[in-house]
Amino acid sequence: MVTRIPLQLLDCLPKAGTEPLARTTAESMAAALKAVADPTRLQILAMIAASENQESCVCNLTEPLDLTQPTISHHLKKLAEAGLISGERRGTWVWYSLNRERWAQIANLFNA
Amino acid sequence: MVTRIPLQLLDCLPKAGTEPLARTTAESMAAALKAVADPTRLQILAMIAASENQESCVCNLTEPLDLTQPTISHHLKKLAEAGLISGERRGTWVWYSLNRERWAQIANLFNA
DNA sequence: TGTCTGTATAGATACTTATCTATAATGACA
DNA sequence: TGTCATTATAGATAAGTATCTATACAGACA
Repeated sequence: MVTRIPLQLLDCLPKAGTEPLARTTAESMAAALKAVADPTRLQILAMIAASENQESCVCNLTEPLDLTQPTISHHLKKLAEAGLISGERRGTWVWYSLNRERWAQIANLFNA
Repeated sequence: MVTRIPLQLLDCLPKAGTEPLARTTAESMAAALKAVADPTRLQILAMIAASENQESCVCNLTEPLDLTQPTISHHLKKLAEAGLISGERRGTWVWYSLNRERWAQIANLFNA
């Protein structure tokens, strides 16, 4: 039975014989997951989460990840567009922090 | 690199970066997430989960998703490679079902 | 055996994207 | 103002992939 499925992602699905998961819904969910489904972005998220105040500027990410600054900015933009992080300018630096509400939404796709 | 430090901004100085998430680990996690981060594969997973015995053959997926049979097989292969589903041949048909243990592993990526 | 059905694979193409270099924009400060 | 440091954007390129058509493989059955 569907109730055996411990995943909200699967629980919100149509029953057999009905319309498949709406394409627009599937595309929206896939877009959010795509932002996380990249090794570099996972590393970025991990570093932000592990940072002192759970925030990081671009300059703290480039060297450990061995990537150029524009590449890091590119990934940060992708994560921001997915709503997973937010950037705040303080002086010269831009500090990025996790958007925990959005993170919880994605986690809930998998959790019961 | 910060070679000149404005005194007023000392308290805003970026802290040294933490150790990044191991690249191999990040790539493994990203590979699993990539399999899910596709609208068509989300629809396939949805249809399998909503099917009678939570299993489906290829022929049951092509028409509702409006894709050719090789395309469906391609996506099923991707999902199987990620360990998310398993296929079992019974006579002419191949029945695909969800791998719940693998689902739990991916869910734990977000609960950590 | 041969034929039919269901599935997998091969090859081609169009689209996406991760990365780079070069450059622009923004802010601090002398 | 002008200069330096940090971040964002533009453009190019290479790698990946979703999809198709064509074809091969596998099982059922007469």
